[in-house]
Amino acid sequence: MIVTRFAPSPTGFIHVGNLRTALFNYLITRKAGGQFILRLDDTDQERSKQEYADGILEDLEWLGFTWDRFEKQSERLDRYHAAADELRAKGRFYEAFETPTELDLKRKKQLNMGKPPVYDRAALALSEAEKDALRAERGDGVWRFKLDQERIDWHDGILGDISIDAASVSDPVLIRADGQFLYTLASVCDDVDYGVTNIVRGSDHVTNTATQIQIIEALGGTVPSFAHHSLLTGPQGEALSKRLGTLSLRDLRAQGVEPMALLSLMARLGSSQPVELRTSMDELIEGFDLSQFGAAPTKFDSQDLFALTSQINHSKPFADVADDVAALGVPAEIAEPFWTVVRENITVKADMKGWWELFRDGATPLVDDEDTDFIAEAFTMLPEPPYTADSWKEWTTAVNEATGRKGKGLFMPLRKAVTGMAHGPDMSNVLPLMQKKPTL
RNA sequence: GGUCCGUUCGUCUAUCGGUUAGGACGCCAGGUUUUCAACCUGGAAAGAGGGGUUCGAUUCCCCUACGGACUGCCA
Repeated sequence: MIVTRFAPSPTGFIHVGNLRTALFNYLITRKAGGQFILRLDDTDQERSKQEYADGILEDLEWLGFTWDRFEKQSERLDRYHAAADELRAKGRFYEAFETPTELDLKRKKQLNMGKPPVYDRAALALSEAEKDALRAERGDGVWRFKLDQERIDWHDGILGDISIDAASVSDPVLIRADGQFLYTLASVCDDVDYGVTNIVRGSDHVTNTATQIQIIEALGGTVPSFAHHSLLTGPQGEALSKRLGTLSLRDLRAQGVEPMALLSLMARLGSSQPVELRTSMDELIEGFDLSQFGAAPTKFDSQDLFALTSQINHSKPFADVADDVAALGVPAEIAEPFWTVVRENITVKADMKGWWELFRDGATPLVDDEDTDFIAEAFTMLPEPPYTADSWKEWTTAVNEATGRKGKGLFMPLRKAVTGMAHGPDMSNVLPLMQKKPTL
């Protein structure tokens, strides 16, 4: 059985990039009938907030995710202590006392000399007495994992064969000076303990994967299958992080984006399969194939989300929006026809407000100069409301007979005069919804 | 600077050395529609540059350029 996890950090709300990772893991798991774990990576005590944790769960539920197991790293500190002891016992862990400032300086120096900014392992040469002295002087040091300096290879589910030289990477700090466990250790422990078999994540984790493979092996765990998907960029190829503020799932939801629009796009974008609107998570599961995704950065345009959302709304049944329509103040007896007429002309649900205002209050007529007399005459022939499905035809027929105008030259000026717009729903459906007689 | 990945129509991509370089979205035109949308038909639109290997390169190799990621006592 395959076991996967989505492991967001509750230091912010999730955005489209996170969703992509979550969805990939979710879809391969559900397709294979495996176990999907939701894990809060909340080891960073300063930045993790309950508000974000709640928000993440809420967002996932909104999208229709379900999980078979829920875990929080903050509740597993005992386990991380044990793992640290194990690494110490195996000689893979060492204490280092450089301050952040010193490390920074070292890196800059290395860079200036044209050398890679990799930790020089100076602490490895410290005697016990020297360590005691440093500890007395500076307090506890950090604990670094001692990498075996060899090439680390794995077959990546998206990137193919990857090989990274451990010597080009610093020995990772797993425990901070204040004793806080870092993500790298906690994540590896959890993956091993929970039997995670497949990890899909962003390619920003590729280098981490190399070091994590060594830690997993040191802990006696089984190395899972890794797949690293490309990162999303904006429409111009710019880093998405710059625009993250407007791309959190909460914001998108507030803007009216439909869950299935979001899911349909994210499950396909960057793959060789066309982006098509799907109506349920099950359909997405069925057609999902991780191997269809490329390694190149993927451009994401939030406009696509609105195009898909629009498509969903165009055929959305009245029952799904009855409450929203009622909240707008649309009288119950015309609520359903109102929705049926309006839905084809909106992008997001909130757009129906403008249409209701038009029907309720009337529009500012749009009359071209050459049509002024024609419209004035036509409006005198318009009866009082209420209008029926036949009213439009009766009116236009009468106007036609009186003025001789026909076709587009007849209908378009009337549409613009009545609705103030050159486009919109079928006029024979619009007229019955008008609550007042249109005036000039 | 180092490491890893990448570069095919505007966008997402297909092509296991020989193709009129295919599809989807978007775009344009025509049809249909009393508008818009939808729908139908058609169309424009691509191999970053340079070297190799080969009878033949978008495909394999190298170099350059460009893009992304990583290079944290964040995750």
